[in-house]
Amino acid sequence: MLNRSNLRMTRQRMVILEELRKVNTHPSADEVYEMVRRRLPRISLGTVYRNLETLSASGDIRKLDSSGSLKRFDGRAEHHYHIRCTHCHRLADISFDPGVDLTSRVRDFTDFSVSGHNLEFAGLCPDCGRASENVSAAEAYTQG
Amino acid sequence: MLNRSNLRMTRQRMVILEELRKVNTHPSADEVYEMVRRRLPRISLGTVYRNLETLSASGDIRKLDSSGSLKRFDGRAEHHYHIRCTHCHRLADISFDPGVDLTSRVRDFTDFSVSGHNLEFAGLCPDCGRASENVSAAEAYTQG
DNA sequence: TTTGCTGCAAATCCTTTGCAGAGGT
DNA sequence: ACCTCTGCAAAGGATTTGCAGCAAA
Repeated sequence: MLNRSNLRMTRQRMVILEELRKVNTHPSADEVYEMVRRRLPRISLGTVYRNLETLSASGDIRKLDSSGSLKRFDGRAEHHYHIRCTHCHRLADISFDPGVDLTSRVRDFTDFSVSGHNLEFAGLCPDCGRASENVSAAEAYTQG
Repeated sequence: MLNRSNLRMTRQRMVILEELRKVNTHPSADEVYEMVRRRLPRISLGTVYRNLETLSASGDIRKLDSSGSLKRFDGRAEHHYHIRCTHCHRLADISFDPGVDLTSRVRDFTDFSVSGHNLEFAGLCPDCGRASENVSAAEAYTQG
């Protein structure tokens, strides 16, 4: 970790990394701030933003390119897919094997020099699905 | 079009729709504003935002859930995939057939009730690829 | 005539940045 | 000691919203 040699392992940076690795909830910068604040009450939001940037640049965490306006962060650095609840907007990990190599398959369809892809699924999470059994289906799919 | 019955087809709304359908460049709200302003110089940016929202809610256009901080809009309402240039950030249409039904395949891997997916490719566009032949490969991949 | 829509401007939300001092190495 | 990092606060960019008048239907 921290493969850029001029990086320092400060207390703030370490706590951010530890907290992010404790959860699988893909928190936003503000949510990371709240988590970290319980251990470092004087940390600033700016520091959280700067470290999330630094840590994703060094490959220790992932900044998720997912739908929605907030950027979310993932303590797992390895590539994996996500699914977002259309109702509560929660983002969950999913170990999905598409069965085909999408990146190499797409090369026949474009004149771009393709380097990767980003695939995110959408659906109702179990909790929201259960809740919606009591209301009409149309209502259940309304974005909150 | 305009299937919500209480919607009015105002001059502003019509011009926004027409301009968006003329291009395949997936403009941001601000870019739509510039395009529309040539025909309606007194239109406001707020009106553009409101109408882009309205038109995507009614299904006439698409609000793209793509990577990057700006929301982009597509005059084609039918589903299709996109590829983004990692250098100039241009978003291009791509008619890609994954060969498998990703949405139904993923159902074996999750307890969500899956309704759809969003797949975006990344790579160097032909223009940026040509330009990068003159510089080092590392430099070419640097995000601008 | 009704009421959804507009232009304007201010507000909001998320994120980035300048600065002077603190703290890793 | 050096120089990156920090907290603070202000700035920034994108988007949303309140309001009073305008204009589709």
